[in-house]
Amino acid sequence: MKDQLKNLVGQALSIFIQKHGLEIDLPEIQIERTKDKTHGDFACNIAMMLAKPAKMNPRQIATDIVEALPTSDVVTQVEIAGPGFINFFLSAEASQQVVKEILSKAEKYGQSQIGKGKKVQVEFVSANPTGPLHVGHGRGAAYGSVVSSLLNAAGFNVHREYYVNDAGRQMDILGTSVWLRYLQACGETITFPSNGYQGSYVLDIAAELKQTFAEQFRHPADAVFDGVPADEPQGGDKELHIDGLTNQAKQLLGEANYRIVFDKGLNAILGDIRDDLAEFGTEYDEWFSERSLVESGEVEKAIEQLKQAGQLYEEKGAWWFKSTDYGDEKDRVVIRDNGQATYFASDIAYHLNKYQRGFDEIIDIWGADHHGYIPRVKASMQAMQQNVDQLKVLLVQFAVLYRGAEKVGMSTRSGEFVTLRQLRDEVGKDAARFFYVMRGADQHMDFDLELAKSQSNDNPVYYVQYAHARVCSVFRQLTERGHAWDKATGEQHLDRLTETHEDALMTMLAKYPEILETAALNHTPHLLAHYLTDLARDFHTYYNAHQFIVDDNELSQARLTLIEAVRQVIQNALTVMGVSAPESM
RNA sequence: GCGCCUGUAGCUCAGUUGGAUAGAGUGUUGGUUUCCGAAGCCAAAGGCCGUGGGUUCGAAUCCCGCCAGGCGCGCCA
Repeated sequence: MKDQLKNLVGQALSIFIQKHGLEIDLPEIQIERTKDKTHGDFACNIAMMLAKPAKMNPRQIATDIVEALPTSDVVTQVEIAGPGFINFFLSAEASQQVVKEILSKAEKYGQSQIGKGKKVQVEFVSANPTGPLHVGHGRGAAYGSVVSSLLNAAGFNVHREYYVNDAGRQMDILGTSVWLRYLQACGETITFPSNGYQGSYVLDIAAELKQTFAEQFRHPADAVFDGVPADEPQGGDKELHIDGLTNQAKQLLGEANYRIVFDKGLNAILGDIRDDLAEFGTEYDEWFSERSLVESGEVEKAIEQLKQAGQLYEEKGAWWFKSTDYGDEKDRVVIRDNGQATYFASDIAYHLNKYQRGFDEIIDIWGADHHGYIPRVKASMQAMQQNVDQLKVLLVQFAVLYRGAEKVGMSTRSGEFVTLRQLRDEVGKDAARFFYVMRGADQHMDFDLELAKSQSNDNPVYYVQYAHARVCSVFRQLTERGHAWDKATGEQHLDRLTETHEDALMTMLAKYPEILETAALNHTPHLLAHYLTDLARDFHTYYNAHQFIVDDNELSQARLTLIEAVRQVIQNALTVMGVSAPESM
């Protein structure tokens, strides 16, 4: 519809230009929906935009353009208003048309090909497999999966990916934590390191390890702590202490056995994360292993490539990347003085790998606390001669957790956190997803657990789902009364839908494709959530104002056809959000 | 100190990339059911869009300063 109007204005505009012999750059024609029904259905601001370059009064320009406007059967009236807006009033038939369109396109209504099949990779969550997902990850999971679905609906070819940090120091600390808990289970007296993973899930993994391997990995406590620097409570350094214990683990167990313990922890937790996300309605096309990058030599190769290009230098025994050359605040270490590659080194290799896989667009979704990391990653890709415009990093602000008025601690190490699983158990998948995505990602979010629980009846998701269930209920009622919906008759008499509520509803339905497209291109799923509550409200209002099952068969069928279209659109939008559309509740 | 995010109704948040009289939910107050589901509907009240400048036909939106809150600033990930 917008395109049709744009076309009309375009024709009028060229006549206008010719008439006045203007030689100016034509601004893009903007057609927008009006906020106020008295301003018609659509408005164009072209006259105001031309005022300056054409050196003419905007209202005069508008008058000229309106005169030059070709006639159209969708437009019944054109008005000039305010400072020079051109307002278009659509014919009733034009707005009724959308109902037929929805029913014929069904679940495809709203989808577009604006993405032209471009390959987009979306990486999200990618939490370290050192513990279960918590509610902070939940926001990233919901946001990432809905952004992916939106892009998919907009005609992009989406590849959803989870980067598994299965290498590196944090994982070593997890492996060591598992081993120490295992030793405790074997009866050794171990003072657990302050920097180890304290969560009870580590105890469970250790118990399983002992179940399978008995005392195969047991070593006396004295040997374990032999030569290890003191822990912090004893006046030492907790980092040196835990690294020392990791070294002991590797030495006492040997490479092969260490790997068994390490993998036991990794697989247990990663398996849990996979299940958790799947139950949350978040699916992936690929789980990409960091270790695979190390083992294939890609990390080393990437570093070597940077070195060859003169982007690295050695200082204090470490290798630094000159990220300041590309706008970063300071240079960054890629190889530590102990010879170990940093996390950043594998991330360079990982991003290079993304580029090499030929994605047109690469989207990283990170927690807002990682924002300082963006310049160095982009810098590294620039140094690798890659086009950084293809790389977009979307930040998701933290959800600050409250239990009532009390802030809840979020440290993974201390083991005190609310898991995503607990949240799902408490408020359910649908409410959790809707709640997370309702707010813009760059908005700080207060997530009060008490409120999420106690308010679950007031949650907008129920309001929307209820509208869907209500439509279904009407059709059930119809059957009970011995009638049936006759789509053909309904579509034939859409002109009977003349109530203002019906008009408002059809306008709302026609907006859906625009909302979906905007939400996809701007990565703003909250638009969809707001749209749904607006649509549901219009429906509930209509429901209360009019009967659908009435004696006048033509009118009745037309109304039933309209509410079926409403149901379809609610279902489509909820599906994109990964929220169910129940037929009754 | 520097960088990023945020500041809109009592509270939680929208605001279609600069458009017409700034909107929802929730809360408060009042109304609503012989009728397809009241998890609903209708109405009222509630605002210096943090603040001071600037840009122009036009600013909640863009630019600069200031104030307030969150986050980040490791040879951690």
